[in-house]
Amino acid sequence: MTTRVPGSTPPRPNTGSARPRQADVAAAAGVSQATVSLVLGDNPERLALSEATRERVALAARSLGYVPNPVARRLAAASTDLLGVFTFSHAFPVEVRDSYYPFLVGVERAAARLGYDLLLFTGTSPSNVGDDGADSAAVQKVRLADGCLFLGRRVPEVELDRLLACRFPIVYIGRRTELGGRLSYVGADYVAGAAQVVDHLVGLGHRRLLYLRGTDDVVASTDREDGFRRAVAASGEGVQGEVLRAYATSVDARALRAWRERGISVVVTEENDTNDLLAALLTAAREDGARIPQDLSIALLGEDRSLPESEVTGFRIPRQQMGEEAAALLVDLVTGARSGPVQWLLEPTFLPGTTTGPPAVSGPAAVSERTPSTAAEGDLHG
Amino acid sequence: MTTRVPGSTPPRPNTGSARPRQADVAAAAGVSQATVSLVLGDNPERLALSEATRERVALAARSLGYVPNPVARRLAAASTDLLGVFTFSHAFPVEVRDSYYPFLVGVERAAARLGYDLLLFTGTSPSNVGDDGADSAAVQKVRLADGCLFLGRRVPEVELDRLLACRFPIVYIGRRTELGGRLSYVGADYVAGAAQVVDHLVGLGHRRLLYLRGTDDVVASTDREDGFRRAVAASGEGVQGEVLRAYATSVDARALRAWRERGISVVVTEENDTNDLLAALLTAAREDGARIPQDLSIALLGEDRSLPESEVTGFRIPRQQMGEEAAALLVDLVTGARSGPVQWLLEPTFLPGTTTGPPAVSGPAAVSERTPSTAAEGDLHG
DNA sequence: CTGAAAGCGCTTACAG
DNA sequence: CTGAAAGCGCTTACAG
Repeated sequence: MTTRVPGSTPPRPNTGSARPRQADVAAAAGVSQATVSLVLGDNPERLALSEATRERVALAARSLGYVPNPVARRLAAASTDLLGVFTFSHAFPVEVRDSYYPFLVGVERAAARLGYDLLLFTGTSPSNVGDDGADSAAVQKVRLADGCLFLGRRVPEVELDRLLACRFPIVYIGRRTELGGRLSYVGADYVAGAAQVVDHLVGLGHRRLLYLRGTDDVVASTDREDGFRRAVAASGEGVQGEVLRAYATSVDARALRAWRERGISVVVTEENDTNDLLAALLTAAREDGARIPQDLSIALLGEDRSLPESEVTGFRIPRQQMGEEAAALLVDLVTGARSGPVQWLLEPTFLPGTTTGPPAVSGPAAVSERTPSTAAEGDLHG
Repeated sequence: MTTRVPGSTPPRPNTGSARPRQADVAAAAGVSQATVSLVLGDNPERLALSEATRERVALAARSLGYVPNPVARRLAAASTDLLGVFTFSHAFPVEVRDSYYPFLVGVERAAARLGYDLLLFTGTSPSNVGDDGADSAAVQKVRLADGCLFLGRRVPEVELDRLLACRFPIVYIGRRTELGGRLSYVGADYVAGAAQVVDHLVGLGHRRLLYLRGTDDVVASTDREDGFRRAVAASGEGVQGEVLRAYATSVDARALRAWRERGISVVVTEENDTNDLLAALLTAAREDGARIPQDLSIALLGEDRSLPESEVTGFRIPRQQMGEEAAALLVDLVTGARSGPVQWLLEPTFLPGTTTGPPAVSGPAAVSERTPSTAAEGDLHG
């Protein structure tokens, strides 16, 4: 047994298990290493090489089993062919597994098509949370890639500003207004989506609409509210919209009854990860004995993804397409095909569903005439 | 406007937008580039640096926003803190979205905990399929990472052998027998899982068991069959097991009736992506008027993941745990904490379900006495 | 305790 | 059409 100094490797182990380099191919083919690079790489000057040399090099490469070292290639070429994906939390959550998946599907497809691999940054590790220095390093790590996609609600402005300052390509999935509009993004057009839903409701005859939004001030939530307001305003004078911020726990039969007594014939709520507002609303309707959609219409600014085949009227955010377009846009930014902040909004697809219908013919008085339980019995079996 | 030769970049643009290198930090701190490397890298010699120097360098690095270039680190024979994930197909399939997700959840968690990021290789692009050379390059790309996890049924032996030869750390998720047992893996113990199910059935009183397997010769399928055979053999002389290879389309009421008339009281089948065999079996049972589990018991070597709350007797493959352990093992291989092929099998969790019960008291004759339709009517409402 | 140097395996101007 | 050289941004012995 020989004593070996740890880490002391012979200059070039001739074990045969070592991976052949361009230099080895060059030696075998009797050309220079640079020529090998020219022949094997997909450079435009390839045409400037003699057919004979090319064949000789190709043969030598094949017989030696040469495979380019991607690391060296990337260091030299200053590109990694890697697209970063930063999620601020687990990219693969178990609780709300739907959250990122559709985006990732699109991102992967576009990346594969365009010849990029994906670098998934495994959320901020516990030790980094709250520590600004470490957190900053976490975000800066994205520079390993040629560019980076950001998902999730957090926007670390200082870090992103720094990245933007070095012209590091960034694309957000979801609209972001931070950093003075300098962030590129591919988002959903909630205004258009809300208009689809509101127009559908107004077309059915509804005149008093209630919009129930959560208490979270995220862009997706604010944009939905904004879309609702605009769509109602665009519907003309006869249509009244009301917006209420609510916790799911405060949405119960009593509240619902009060709304209905005030003449509200449809409640629109927002989609979120858990759709707790929708669930609370459906429960409240059941308890209040309101048939859907005969007595009450319910719509969602978004989609109920908790059930495979949900029938709630709403719209589908084109998540996969957003992922694809975001990745494609990022590649354009990386290659220089585009520049500057690019901001796209993709229009959702309207989902007619079965939870909306014409408003009940009876006025508010009719609602209060029946007790909830009686109504429920009658409605279900009548 | 100045004419610029394409690609001609100044030696070192002083725009401040460029990404800082160790050399820049060194200049700012008034030390050599190598000292910066020593201070910033996590090398053991770190202690041999004066506190003053370290602080100066750290300060300069922070103020410049220095982030080490992982590609350069990797080339310089260090590590990238990257774990590769190679899937041979889309990592995020849309059709059978359950397939990789649970593994990825575990992989991400372990990676995050251990301080690694994930490099997802975006499946073989269409142009690479079938082309050996390009395909080989696709697999070789994994060397960008410190090590790589492989998922999926394909095992490109030549490529993996090459990686193994350069001692590149590889861990398969799922048992693999290729390459003469030199592949490390973390798999599911199907033999143990099958024993759980068979023991349960025999304990209920079943003596004639039929195992219906698909026609695909993948390890997971073969291992299940093997597990079934062994468990039956271990049950003693009174228990008979039969194995049948079948397409889902060939499993119908007639076939089922024939089996039952031969005294088979329970049909066990295998889990696969679509669980088509299980579906065919349930349909056949319904058409044959066999109540489950009163007239016929049905069990799965695996789990029915098509429904959120499936009640089929079977076992759950600990997919998330497999992902976690595979990633942790890979890290051990990368750091040298372990070496050589390491092969782990994780025991599944038994799922009692509601599709198995004691065998029907009546013998085969009883089965043929009734016509299917009559039986169905009587069974459902009697 | 710190610096100068070599080298990882490529790509890319630049000469010949 | 091909070669010699520099350089990508690091790490790691090896000197001082």
